[in-house]
Amino acid sequence: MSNKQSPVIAGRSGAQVQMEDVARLAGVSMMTVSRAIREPAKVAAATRTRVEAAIAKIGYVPNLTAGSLASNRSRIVAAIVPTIDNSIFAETMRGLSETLATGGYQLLLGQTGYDEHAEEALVAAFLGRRVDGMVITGVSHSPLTRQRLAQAGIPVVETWDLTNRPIDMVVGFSNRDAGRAIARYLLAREHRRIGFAGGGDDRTRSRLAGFEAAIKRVKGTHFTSLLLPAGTSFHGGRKALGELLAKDPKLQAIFFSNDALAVGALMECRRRAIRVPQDLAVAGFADLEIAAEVEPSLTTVQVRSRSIGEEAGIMLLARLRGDPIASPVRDLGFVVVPRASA
Amino acid sequence: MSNKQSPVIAGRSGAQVQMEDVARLAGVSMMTVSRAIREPAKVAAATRTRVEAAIAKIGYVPNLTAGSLASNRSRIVAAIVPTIDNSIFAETMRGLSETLATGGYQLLLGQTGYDEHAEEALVAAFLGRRVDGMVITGVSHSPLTRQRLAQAGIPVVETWDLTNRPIDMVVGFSNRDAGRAIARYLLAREHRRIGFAGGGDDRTRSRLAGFEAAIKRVKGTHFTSLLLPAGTSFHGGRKALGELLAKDPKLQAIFFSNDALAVGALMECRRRAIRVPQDLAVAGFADLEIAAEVEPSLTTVQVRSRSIGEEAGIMLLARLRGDPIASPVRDLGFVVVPRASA
DNA sequence: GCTCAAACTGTTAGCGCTAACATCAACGAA
DNA sequence: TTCGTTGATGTTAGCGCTAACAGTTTGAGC
Repeated sequence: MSNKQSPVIAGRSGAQVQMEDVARLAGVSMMTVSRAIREPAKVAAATRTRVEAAIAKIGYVPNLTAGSLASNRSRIVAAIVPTIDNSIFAETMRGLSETLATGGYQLLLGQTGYDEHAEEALVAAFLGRRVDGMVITGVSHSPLTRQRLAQAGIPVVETWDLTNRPIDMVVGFSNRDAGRAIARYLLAREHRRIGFAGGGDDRTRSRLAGFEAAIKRVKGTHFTSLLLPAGTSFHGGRKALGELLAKDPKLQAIFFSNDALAVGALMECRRRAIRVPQDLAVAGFADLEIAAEVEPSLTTVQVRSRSIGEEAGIMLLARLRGDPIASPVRDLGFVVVPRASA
Repeated sequence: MSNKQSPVIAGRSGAQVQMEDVARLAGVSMMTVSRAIREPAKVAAATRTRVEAAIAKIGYVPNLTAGSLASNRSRIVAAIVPTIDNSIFAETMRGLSETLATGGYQLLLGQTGYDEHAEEALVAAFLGRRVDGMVITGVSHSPLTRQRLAQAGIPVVETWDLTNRPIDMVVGFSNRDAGRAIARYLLAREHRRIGFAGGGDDRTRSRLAGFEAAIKRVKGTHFTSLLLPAGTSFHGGRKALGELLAKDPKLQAIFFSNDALAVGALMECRRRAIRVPQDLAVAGFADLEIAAEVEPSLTTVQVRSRSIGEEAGIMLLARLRGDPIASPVRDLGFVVVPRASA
């Protein structure tokens, strides 16, 4: 039972083992210990062995805070996403975190809950920690956020969308084009009464814009749309289906701006005995794992969630090494995946 | 176009604005600036206003790394989870992160991918950052990890399970009891040929142990089980259904150790025209949002994912303030939720 | 006016580490 | 031999902030 320990709550050093103790034990200077830890190749093998033995013996854990202050490098990259709940961003973060790890960087993750004010606060907090780089979702940010990031003097990657004027770099795909592509897919299948439902973030709005424009360009089409709160999921998809059908009972096809909504709608169709795709075609977005597994399987737009994170990591690492970046704008594209539901 | 900026890659100070600049501009000492930022109540209103104006004017961002080193408090709490992909842990992290935020703490998140070695590395890295507290998933850790955490002198909360001998504190529920409870539920519905499928982490094994014991205690039962790789999801659930039915074609009920597996299995049942629950009862674990939305809705064991995070945060904050903790072991329980699938 | 405490602000001395430069030995080339 | 060069290690001087304590001012109480 070790819960009687009384943790150091605050205040000056709790007599932790420090680098000097290691140095004394190994009979070298602190600098040699520091090098043995960070750049082993620069220390003679025999010395290194002694230092390592000393570290192991007294259980030394380097204080990275002190190291960061002295070297002005934190070896931390921060990322800001709307949410990681059941979400596409979780995969991006996984790709990012694993890529960063190969370069010795750690990921500090912040969630905004789709709140612009929270984003601002997170950016400030992360810059205060002097992170070495930053990854942020979307290309639409408050002027203050843009300014702070641009002035921070660190590499910044925007993700999950594209722009010609990134703060620094951007990795993603055109949400507008993706919306247009799925619209054309549905139009090509002779659907004319088409609906849209999606959460209210910027990327969704871009998809909607592309989708709506492509549909309205065709004569004889009828378009219905429904904007939901950002972050809406399965249950919201079921409700959205009902509301869209109330608006237009003759709808032939619906595009949901994420797969969770679409799957929720599929479940609701089942309850209402609406046959998919015969009575109603349903399409989603993102190609979550469940899209392929649900019955009927979900037609959706596949985006490379994980690759976005990996690419962001690769670009950051290159910049942190001082290597040149081929292009600050990296388009990873998307693919319409035809399945059973539309 | 601002991507021509050349970020400070490393090296000594890049002439960033610092506290001294603020102090000079406001006509006070650095200490007063420091207090105006951290403990505004201790500074006269007029002074505070001048300091705030100065901060805003020159865009000062406090260097929290330097602050941490000087104060020996990082205001960071680290959490280690197996993964946040489509997962129950995402909610726990959300609850934790929001609770910590109320106390001015930030969350540093690490993922092990169900790898014990990764856990060890993360613990070492986080301790090196001198985090003020740590939250870790499960109660089963390598001896080295336990030792390091116990010696770190910081509050530690283990989660998602229970033990009488926590490293420091623990918040969760008994996985063993949960397994037993769902077994009794299925037995009470007259199922006698019962299967189990789940990923290979420790908490799943506890559920399996409780489940299997409860079933084998009843005469005339037949038990079949299948251990999957940890982290298996929808598609794994579909395959698991096939494998279990191959082992025992007469299975009457299956308990999956997480809802994603169970939902995958439901989809596979649909393809195979197996009626649920008439031909086969299916139960899941965790009560993810989709469990209630899927058709048929999924009988499952509800656990308070979000509360686990919140409670962990509350306990940590209390300890960090120096307040006493009522009990180092907090049992949040679970509830079997009867729905259509079993 | 005097005392004393409360409220506010300033001074000093680091926190634990690393960049930059300095030193020194060993060695091969000229 | 002499020199430069390389590799290994040490010395110095902070990084930007805050704890702890030391003033200083203010005003209430008598």
